[in-house]
Amino acid sequence: MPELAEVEYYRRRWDPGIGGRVVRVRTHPRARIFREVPAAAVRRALGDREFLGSEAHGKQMIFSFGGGLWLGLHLGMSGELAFQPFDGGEGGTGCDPEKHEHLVLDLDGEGAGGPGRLVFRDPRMFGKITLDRCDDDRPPLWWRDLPPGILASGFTCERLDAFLDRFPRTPLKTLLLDQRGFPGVGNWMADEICWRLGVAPRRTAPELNREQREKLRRVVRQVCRSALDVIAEDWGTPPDSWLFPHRWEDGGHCPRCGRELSRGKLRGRTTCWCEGCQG
DNA sequence: TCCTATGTTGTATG
DNA sequence: ACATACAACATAGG
Repeated sequence: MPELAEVEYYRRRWDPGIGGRVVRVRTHPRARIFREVPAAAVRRALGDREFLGSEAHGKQMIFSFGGGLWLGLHLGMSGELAFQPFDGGEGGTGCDPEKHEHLVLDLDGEGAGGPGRLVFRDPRMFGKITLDRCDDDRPPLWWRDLPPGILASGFTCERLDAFLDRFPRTPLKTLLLDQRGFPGVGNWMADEICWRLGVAPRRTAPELNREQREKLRRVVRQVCRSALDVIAEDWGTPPDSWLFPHRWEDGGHCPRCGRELSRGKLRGRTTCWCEGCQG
């Protein structure tokens, strides 16, 4: 599920736990989620730590637990985060994590949301957990080395041009899905960007003129910003004027020209576009 | 039974 | 070394 805006939405789900201390860590030890760090190491490291805060960058998230300890999370295809307050009846003892709840951190009542648990669930287990111990208070190197965010000042024309020119035979939509160039863009955002640009997803970088390249930079940023506006706070629904609500199944119509939308596979990914607007 | 799914990675080939 | 293309990962739902 999660692209940039959905990742930001889920990151905020854990905010009520900020300031809380981890009183119990539960894991599903054999989950693929823990392929980078064994579940036992995660349990050992996070126990009795204070949850200080978090950041998102594209589809990556990092959670600070003080003393140079950082928990990295990627939601893969089906990951979700939630904060579950302990309500009266159930108490803090709780039951075992449910089938797809791979990491559960029980917190004491010091956080803004009171006592409760931080939950990471991911049925398909394409998600990933990492753990870093740093000597200073800075986040780990892999985090600092992430490519410039699309809304950051480092996302320049020059950078965009260089990236486009590097892959002259790769379809534009496939380029948009490359996290080195467009961190946070996923399948629906890539279709939305091509549609707003007015360029068919199969077109390649050499087919874009100067004007289209500049428009691409504007459109990529616009889609990121408005997706965050609509989704990050409360998972709102994008309006009918976007391609988004029309692209999910056959028979949808272009909200700009009314023509029936085309759907197909591009490099293994479902792709939706308008022959009229993106010929 | 077969198809789909908002993602990434390893591997083979040029 | 780099660019390109695809299978594989694991699960649920239509």
